[in-house]
Amino acid sequence: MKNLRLKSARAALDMSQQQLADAVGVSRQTINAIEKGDYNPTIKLCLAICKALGKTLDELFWEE
Amino acid sequence: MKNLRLKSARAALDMSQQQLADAVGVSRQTINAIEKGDYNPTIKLCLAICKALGKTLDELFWEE
DNA sequence: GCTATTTGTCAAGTATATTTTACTTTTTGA
DNA sequence: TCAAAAAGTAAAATATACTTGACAAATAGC
Repeated sequence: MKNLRLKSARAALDMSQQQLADAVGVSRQTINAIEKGDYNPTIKLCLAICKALGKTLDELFWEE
Repeated sequence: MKNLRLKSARAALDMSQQQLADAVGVSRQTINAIEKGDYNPTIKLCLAICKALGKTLDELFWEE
């Protein structure tokens, strides 16, 4: 269950994992793990990522 | 920063904190703390709450 | 008023999100 | 082709989400 929407949104802005990590104040490994689908981030971090990428929670993190 | 949208959505379905907690598999205190705004839940728990209440992530957890 | 249900809150413990360090592999551009 | 940047991954440590148990205050129904 990789998060390809996150990876795609980041690529669309030409940002590296490191740049996104810096923008939201976490480590690069955390961003990598979220994209990989390893574990579930907190809603606070999800919100920060959404704002950094100009997306909504539903666009990046909703699951059916 | 209380989450009144969550409290309201739960009330609209006439569910107690305990019932919502059982529905999503966490303790009553966890639901109470989220409504109170004490700490940030994981996205996984947010998704479970949304589905139990028939709401989206943006409807219950988006912040400007 | 009385009782039961619900909610608010706290302290101590457990589970897990996140960090740090470090190394390898893949991709990119000159 | 080569070097640099980016991405993937892992182990150990730390921060914090979440549990359990317990009790008081508030709310609702009889």
